[in-house]
Amino acid sequence: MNQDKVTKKTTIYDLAELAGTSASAVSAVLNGNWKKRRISSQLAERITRLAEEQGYAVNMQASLLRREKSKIIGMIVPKYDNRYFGSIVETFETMARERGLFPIITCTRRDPELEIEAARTMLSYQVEWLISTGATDPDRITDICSAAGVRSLNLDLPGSKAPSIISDNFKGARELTRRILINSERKLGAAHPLLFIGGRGSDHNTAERVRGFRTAHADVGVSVDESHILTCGYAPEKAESSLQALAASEGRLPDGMFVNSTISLEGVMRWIKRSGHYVGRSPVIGCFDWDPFAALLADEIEMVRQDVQGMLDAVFGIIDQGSSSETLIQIPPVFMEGDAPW
Amino acid sequence: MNQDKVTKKTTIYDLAELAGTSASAVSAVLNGNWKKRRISSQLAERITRLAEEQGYAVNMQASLLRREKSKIIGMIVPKYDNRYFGSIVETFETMARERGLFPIITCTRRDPELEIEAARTMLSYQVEWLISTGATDPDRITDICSAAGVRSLNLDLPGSKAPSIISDNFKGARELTRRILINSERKLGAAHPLLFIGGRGSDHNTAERVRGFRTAHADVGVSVDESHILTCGYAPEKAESSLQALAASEGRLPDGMFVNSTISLEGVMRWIKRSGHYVGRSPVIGCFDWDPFAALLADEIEMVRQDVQGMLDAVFGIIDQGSSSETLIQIPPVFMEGDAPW
DNA sequence: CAGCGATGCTCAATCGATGAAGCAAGAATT
DNA sequence: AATTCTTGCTTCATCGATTGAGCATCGCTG
Repeated sequence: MNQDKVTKKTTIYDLAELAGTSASAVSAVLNGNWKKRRISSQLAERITRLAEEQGYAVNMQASLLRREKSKIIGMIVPKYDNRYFGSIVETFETMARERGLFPIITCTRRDPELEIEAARTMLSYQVEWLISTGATDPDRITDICSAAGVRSLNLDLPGSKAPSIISDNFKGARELTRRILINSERKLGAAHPLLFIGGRGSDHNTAERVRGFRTAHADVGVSVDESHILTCGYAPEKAESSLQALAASEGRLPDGMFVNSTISLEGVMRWIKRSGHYVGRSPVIGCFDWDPFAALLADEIEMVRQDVQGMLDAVFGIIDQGSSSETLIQIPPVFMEGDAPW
Repeated sequence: MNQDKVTKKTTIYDLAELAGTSASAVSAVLNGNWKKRRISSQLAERITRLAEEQGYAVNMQASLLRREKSKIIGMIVPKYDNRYFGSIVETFETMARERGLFPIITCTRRDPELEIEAARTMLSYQVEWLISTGATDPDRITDICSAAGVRSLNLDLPGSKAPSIISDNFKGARELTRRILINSERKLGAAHPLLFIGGRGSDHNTAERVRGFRTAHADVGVSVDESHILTCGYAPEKAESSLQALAASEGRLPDGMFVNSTISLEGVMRWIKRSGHYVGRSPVIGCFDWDPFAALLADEIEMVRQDVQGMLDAVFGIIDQGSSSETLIQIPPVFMEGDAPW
């Protein structure tokens, strides 16, 4: 191993010289199609050994420039601060690697500008596919991609210009609401209308969940209080201040809540603890998303777990076959009983 | 925008032809040193406009092949399933981008083989730096990197062959243990020896935390029970089965615990709930790591938060100045009072 | 008006890997 | 012995962007 002050990287030309052969032969051996190129196994072995001794690693930049396919697959993701996105990223990486693809992930912190910039950068790196996860403006990204001949998919939040894989938010929210109402009835004797908190009113998922929320109320003949639908955004502080404001103006808050994400739940739980509003009568809570600790927080907490594996199976199903006829694939979420199996 | 069936990517040669100029001029304009190369601002503007119209994006593979520096910086990380690593990754990405670097992150799922493979892949992509976060064998990665003339750093877990930035585990654990003992004394009247659970006995951080744990006990004249140091690994199930086994053999477990990570805490909380072991006498808990929901789980739960920003400041401090004289930088962790400020 | 510098561009080599085309030497066939 | 086939390599153009070197053209000076 050459440990000079400035170790220049070993190239196939260096190896060729050491082996007394041509760069072309070295290339053929190292990328595995030396049989096809009729290189003798002796030479192949010699080159392989040399490459190992020298700690050779192909220069992907050079290799990709020459090849037709980059095998790079990009994903943009809003945050890493919850289990849902964490497991999306981890599963995505694993499944990509299983297919011999190289995953590149970028976190855009829910910043629309960063999303676009990240998409452009990914294109520069010649990604073959770009998965926009929870993007604020997925169609804009799709436009940029298709102008460059790159295919794209939307995950978690749908767009209209590329196939979208999302949770079945309506059914999930309807069932979750049904369960909260049952818990509420069991605890308080009667089913009272719930509070909805979290998410952006403008995004598709939140809208669908609100629709499911309304439908479930209608199913049991309970009417929803419009002032109790607080789509205040995703940040914990927003949920917190939103509850604070409502309590200030209305006095007493409902005894049951539909919380639209674990991130919002964080703010909700913090406010409950700090304000002392619910002392002696802890509210019945349901959350559209799952977190292992949140699941342990209260006995009555219901959590829907989005089926990350199912969603990514759908994503790679499309990628594997190169295209999709469907535009919107909705994956049913999973209900957890008590604390979840890992 | 050309929307052909198979949109070939626009290159500088295409732009040159459209602008009636040379590829060289286009390149100079688009990478910003057209002034240096004495291109007229009229031509510059014309080319810029064309590039935008055509949705041109540089081919990074070609660009990087020619340039001397790749500006790519790699990080390998064990998991995305907790706030600590999530915030490391998010902060890393942000700080890298602020410096005009392109971050590539790979999750190795605590698999030593994958770590090595990932490191090699990163080298192929010509990373300039590789940050090994929580790696099982950081020195092996450093060897691979330095053979290729690539600088590396260790984060979270130290190595001996590259600068390492870690939490001050000893001091953190000593202070955490001190606090748990005080809480325990306040609750039970006297300070009893605590249980230590989670982490790998072989890793530096766990060893240092155990040392801090012992020292804090010694500080108040309480002796540690050796059979109560359960370094059973990081997975939640391991903590769970480890407690199960200990309870089976000893009957009654200690009333206070030092839990070595939020991941282990997950198993601990699950076991407590499932087994019913602590019914009516909930244990005093401290956790070396922070999670917003875990912080709300019990009143007596103490959490140390590792100073992610501080650690990454140190990392980029070294990167910015190109090297480091120090081999081990220890960043003091932060103690949270009650539920944390976000 | 020769001479010089400044201005605004183009040419062509280069980065490292790849693979089509080709070449030389031996083996097999007629 | 002449021809064809096979084996085992090498040569060279290529991918797209970058950049040192060079070449006109123009304005200005003495």
